Amino acid sequence: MITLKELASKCGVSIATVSNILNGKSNVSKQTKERVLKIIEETGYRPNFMARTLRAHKTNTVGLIIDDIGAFSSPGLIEGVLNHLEAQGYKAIIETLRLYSKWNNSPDSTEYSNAVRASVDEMLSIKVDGIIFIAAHAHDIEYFNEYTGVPIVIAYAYQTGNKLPTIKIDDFESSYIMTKHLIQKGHKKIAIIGGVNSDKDKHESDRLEGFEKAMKESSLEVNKNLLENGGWSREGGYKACERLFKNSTDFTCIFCFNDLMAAGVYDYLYENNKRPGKDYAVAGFDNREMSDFLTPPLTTMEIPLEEIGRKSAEVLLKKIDGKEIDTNDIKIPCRLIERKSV
Amino acid sequence: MITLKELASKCGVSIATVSNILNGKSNVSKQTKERVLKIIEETGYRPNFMARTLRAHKTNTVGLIIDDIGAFSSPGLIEGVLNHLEAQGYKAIIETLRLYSKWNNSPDSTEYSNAVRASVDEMLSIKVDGIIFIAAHAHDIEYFNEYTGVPIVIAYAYQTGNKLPTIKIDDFESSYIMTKHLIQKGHKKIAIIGGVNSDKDKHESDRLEGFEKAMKESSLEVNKNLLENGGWSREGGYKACERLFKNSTDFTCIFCFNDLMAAGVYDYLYENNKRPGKDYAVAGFDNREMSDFLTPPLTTMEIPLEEIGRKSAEVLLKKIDGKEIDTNDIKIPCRLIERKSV
DNA sequence: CTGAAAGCGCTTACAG
DNA sequence: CTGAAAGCGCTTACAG
Repeated sequence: MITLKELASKCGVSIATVSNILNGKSNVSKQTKERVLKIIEETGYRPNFMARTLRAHKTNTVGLIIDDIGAFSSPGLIEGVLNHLEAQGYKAIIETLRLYSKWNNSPDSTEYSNAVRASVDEMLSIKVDGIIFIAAHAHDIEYFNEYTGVPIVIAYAYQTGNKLPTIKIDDFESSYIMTKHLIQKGHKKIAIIGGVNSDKDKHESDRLEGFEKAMKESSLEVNKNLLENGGWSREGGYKACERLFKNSTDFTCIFCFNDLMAAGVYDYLYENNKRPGKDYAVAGFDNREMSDFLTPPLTTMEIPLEEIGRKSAEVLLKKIDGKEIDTNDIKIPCRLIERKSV
Repeated sequence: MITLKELASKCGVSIATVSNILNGKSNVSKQTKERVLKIIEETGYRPNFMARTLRAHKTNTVGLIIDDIGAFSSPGLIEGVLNHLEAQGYKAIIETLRLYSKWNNSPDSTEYSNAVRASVDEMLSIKVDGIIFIAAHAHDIEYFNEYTGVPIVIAYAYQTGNKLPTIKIDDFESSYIMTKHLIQKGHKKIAIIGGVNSDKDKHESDRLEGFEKAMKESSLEVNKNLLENGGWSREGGYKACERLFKNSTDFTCIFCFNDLMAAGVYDYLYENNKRPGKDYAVAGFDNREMSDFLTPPLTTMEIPLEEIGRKSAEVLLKKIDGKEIDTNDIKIPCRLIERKSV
């Protein structure tokens, strides 16, 4: 491809002049500007990105480090990020860590931290202006030391200490909203199938708190026997449901902390000649595609992935521009999707 | 971050020597090599990617242009590409075109071609070593003129004339396999719900041919009354099914060209008190996540997305290295997933 | 308004 | 085995 130097000689001006035109400087006569612009058009000249940024110290590129692109949440988040980035004239360079497919979902392992660190190093060597970390679920991000030198924001996860901006869903509020809805539909005895019983999992603990708040507000009892964990999988949901029925049958509604486990509950119910949505109300969380294909379609909470992604990019660009942001702890509410299962 | 020059002076050698060490040249004494390596370790020095590639004319970066990251197929394809790229020491820079969300799925429009071209230009300005185009479905890619100068491969779509390598599923063979399976299960009168009746859509025409071949091989009649199109959507599948029943009831099985339309068929069947999988066999195509959550779970064809992605990257790197490839027309077979709907 | 020159951080012959 | 120097393709003061 043609180079600045060649272009300049073709135009009969210096490279400095062409460069000034390219960069919209106002110190060029209209006449030469037009001539040069026309020749640029004709030749299809495009400035060499590497050379330009080597000199200008600004790449207009942000690094996207992704836990796992196979996570159901990743495409929506990425789309949101990319949308905003593109609108602002930024590019994205992407790296995927394969948390699930390679590291068996152990974000706290040393191997994984090393992978993240290697990825960050790579991004820094590319001189990205900032980094967005796109998590597969709300785990605690502990990898980033302060020394990186470029702004980092975390999408869809959190960080103890809130040193970095994190943009995530409001698990507490969302669970509260769902529980209110369940109660309003007449359910007083609500069983819960959570994911993993762990303080490290914010999805879990926050949703539990939101649930309890709603129950208490309606003076309803939170029965610890009605709480099982299904490990976030369909299979796990099935087994948790089985355990639930062994402990008690004194409930009318099962609130699952994700849609996959709700599907497992459907499986169990059908297998035992109970009808989800009729004999037992079932609610999910995530609004995955499959939730609308269950029979009956599942009432669930929609996660605003695109919005979280967009917001993350927004915050990052603000930081890159040296602007202040209000808080590092940004939460976006989910939306209740009413279908036929409650 | 520390620079080569600083590093060299810290080590008391010239920058050329450090550079040689960095690039694994053998013309450095073991002694100084070790000393320098240690200091590199200590300082955490990383070469500036821009400077390096500006000089070396090789970026080890490939551009990924994506029709729409929201397409169900995109994450799998991207994952496959990234896997192979990473293993070979390549990076990916990504750009998404939003065929669905912005351009309303009109890949043949001028606006869309322009967007693609702008994207390619951008990639060229970044000096990527090659480009992979990741399509959302098998449309005809006509955008790329020969002049780009870097190798391009197309994943999940085709190109009339086969000037560029395309890696896609074998629609003909896959449809043939499914039809054989249906026949083997005892079905002689099979209805088809296709997507869009268009020669431009290879998925459609190839699958139809595969179907017909299998039918003919078993001396079964292909009844044109038993063919409807559902526009690839759930809603469309529902309506196509409705039309089907208006025309005839003389069939025992409905083969839908994607899972979404099969779900629409389920909807119609349930609404009319017929049981999918019992009264009528239903088969899908894609093996989307939701297909396993239908009641009963759907028999379908699994698309080897990861493999298509990997193969695309493989072919691209071969081209980048100037190696020959056997053919530009690469097809990967799908796998039959037997569930309960047939 | 225009251009000569320095320099961004590297790699690569080449000389010693 | 080691280093001085040219140059990749740009931008940015600065002089005129």
